[in-house]
Amino acid sequence: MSITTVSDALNGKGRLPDETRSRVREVAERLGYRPSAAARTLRTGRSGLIGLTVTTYGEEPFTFTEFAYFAEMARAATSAALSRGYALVVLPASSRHDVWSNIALDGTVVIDPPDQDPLVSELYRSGVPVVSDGKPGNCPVTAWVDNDHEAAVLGILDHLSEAGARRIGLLTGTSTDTYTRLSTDAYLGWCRKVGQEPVYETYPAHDPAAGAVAADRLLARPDRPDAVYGLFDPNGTDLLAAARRYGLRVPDDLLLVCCSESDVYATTEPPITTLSLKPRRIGTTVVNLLIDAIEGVDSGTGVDVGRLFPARYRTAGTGPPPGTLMPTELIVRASSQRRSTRTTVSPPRPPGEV
Amino acid sequence: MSITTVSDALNGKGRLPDETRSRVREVAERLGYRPSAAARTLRTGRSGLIGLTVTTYGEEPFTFTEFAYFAEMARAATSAALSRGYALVVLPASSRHDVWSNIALDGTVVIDPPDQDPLVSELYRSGVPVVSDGKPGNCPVTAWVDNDHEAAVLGILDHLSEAGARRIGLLTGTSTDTYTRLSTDAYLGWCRKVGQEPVYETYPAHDPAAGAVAADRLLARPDRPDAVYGLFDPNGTDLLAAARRYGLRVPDDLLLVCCSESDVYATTEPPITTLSLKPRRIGTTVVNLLIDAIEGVDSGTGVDVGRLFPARYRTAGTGPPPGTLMPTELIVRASSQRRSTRTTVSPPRPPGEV
DNA sequence: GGATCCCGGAGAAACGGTTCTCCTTCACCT
DNA sequence: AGGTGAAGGAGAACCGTTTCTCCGGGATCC
Repeated sequence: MSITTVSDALNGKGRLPDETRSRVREVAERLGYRPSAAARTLRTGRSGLIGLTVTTYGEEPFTFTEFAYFAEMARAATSAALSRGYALVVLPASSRHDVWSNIALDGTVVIDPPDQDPLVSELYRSGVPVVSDGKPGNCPVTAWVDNDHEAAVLGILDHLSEAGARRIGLLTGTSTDTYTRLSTDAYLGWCRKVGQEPVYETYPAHDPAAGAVAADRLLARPDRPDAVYGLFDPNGTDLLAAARRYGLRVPDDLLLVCCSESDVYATTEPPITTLSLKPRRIGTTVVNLLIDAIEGVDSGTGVDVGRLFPARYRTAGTGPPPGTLMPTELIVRASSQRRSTRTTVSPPRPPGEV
Repeated sequence: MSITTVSDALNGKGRLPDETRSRVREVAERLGYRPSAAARTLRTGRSGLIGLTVTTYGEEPFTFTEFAYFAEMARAATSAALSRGYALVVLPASSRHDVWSNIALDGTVVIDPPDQDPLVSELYRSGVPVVSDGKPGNCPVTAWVDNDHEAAVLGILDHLSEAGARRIGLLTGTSTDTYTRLSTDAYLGWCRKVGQEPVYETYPAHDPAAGAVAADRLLARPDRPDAVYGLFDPNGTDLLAAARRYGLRVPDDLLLVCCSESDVYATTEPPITTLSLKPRRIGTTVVNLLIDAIEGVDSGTGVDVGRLFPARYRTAGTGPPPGTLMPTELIVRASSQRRSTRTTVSPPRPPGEV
């Protein structure tokens, strides 16, 4: 009984009669033998490990699971990786470099990389596939996936307009991540288009207390909006609390929408309309794209992903890395509908009015 | 220039003049050399990886980050591991076995292991240190950490009694995890002691919709409680919604407390008193205990942990594994205080009354 | 001046798998 | 009967570190 035979038997390789194979397996089982993952990795060059890098949000050292979006996304990513035989290592970008370099990673998912992230660049240079959640600024990545934030914001603004909003405000962040930037830009562009003066307040999104203050500021303005979209998860409760303080009824005096993955907004008083970024879908897609790249599957054609999630925009070939935009979902609840509105049928949109 | 010299120079070992050391480092840097993690792991037997196993909750395949507790705990654990040079691999207990055995783990954190978990047993047998969050039933573990759930529940019941509750109800789960079991038992024991008939409803905790239904059931009972403690995070909103449906004012007609790590309860109407299990503290402690075990540090004396978090109960030596109980924190808000109560001073407790 | 010691560094053996190559045996065919 | 081919299995190189041992040479010491 040679080492080769055992290895082949356990891995289903080589040309062995089934009898030998099963005998080896039986003995291995009885002995409680477990092959050394390190040795296997050393020889094969595959560790079965995928990094999940969450970049630091603002000043905070480590905001993984700070927002429900990340938590959900990470969960889906873990599941997706697992179902393809990979495990996920959570590695904040702020980690000490020695931790990073001490782990054999087959590839990395990076959430919302800042422009010119040195970490991503180094990984990419050293040949490790990198797929980013969030359209990367200047980093070279193997592929990326993002929501269609512009379409989402425009959809919400239209939705609020249809519900009768005359002046829509925005509660947004001070950070420069892709999400905040794209969303805010879409808002500003919309304002320019329809001729509304922008009404928005910004705050550091990583600071939960600041959100409440900013919500208050927004409703305290002389040009108080009659509808508000909050970009971050806690904004719904923040705005609701602020509205209560100012005696504003929702939705009668103030229409409310916020971006959130939490279902608490289904049971608030009133229930609040939310935009879901579908983090599960994003997480699953990102990981599958990454593993395709690791295993050399050509997903550049977008066949696998494209069938399930039609992309509005996908680049291919050399040059810019292939990106996939995925749709969001607006969950309409009472906070963005005037009482008169029937819930089943949306009123015809006045053509001339915005 | 030999291989040995390079290895020693890079790792700060051996006896080399600083000049050689820095020269090697400089060249390595210029070449973009990164040592192979796999080879190092193979040679040293240390991977720098620790597993974070979350057992499946009820029927759900994978409930990591389902509850804020887990999310927070995982976050703290990741941070703690990182700051000691380890990375965390998220590995649901339901993972395919081949994924498990394909990863070199130095140790594992397991959240709330069920009795006789085969996975934990195998790990423990094969010499991998295992530290559990949640007192383990019958699994052999290196150490464990848990909240003092009994004290927490008793504290809440006392708190509600002091606020004037005459009949306290419980919203609890159907699963058999330690948390649910200990908490429910504490409630039942308390009822027996004070002579109150238990008033509780159970539901599968992993099903968010079921919580609302159970909350409704509890308040629809003929022996409707005038105070309720909900064991799970969403119970606060569930109970609040149910109370609204029945026209019950909180806290006037119904006192409310729930166990939650979410700060949304600070801004609900009214704000709801919550019990925090301090998941960050738990996560940090668990990981540090595990790494101590991995590195052979004797934490059995509890010096490191004990200084920061005095344990009420800790076993040592052989026999049962050393466990640490950690205190919880009750965040008192309007929902558990009668309007008459002044918020700054708690009223003297009537001696005869419970 | 020779034995001793320390300094700086080189050699080589693991670590535990995977995999390419090769060898032996036996059946089969002509 | 000899050549051929396939089946089954054995050998050995290799993956890239760490670490133990050893070695040459210059300084030190008596």
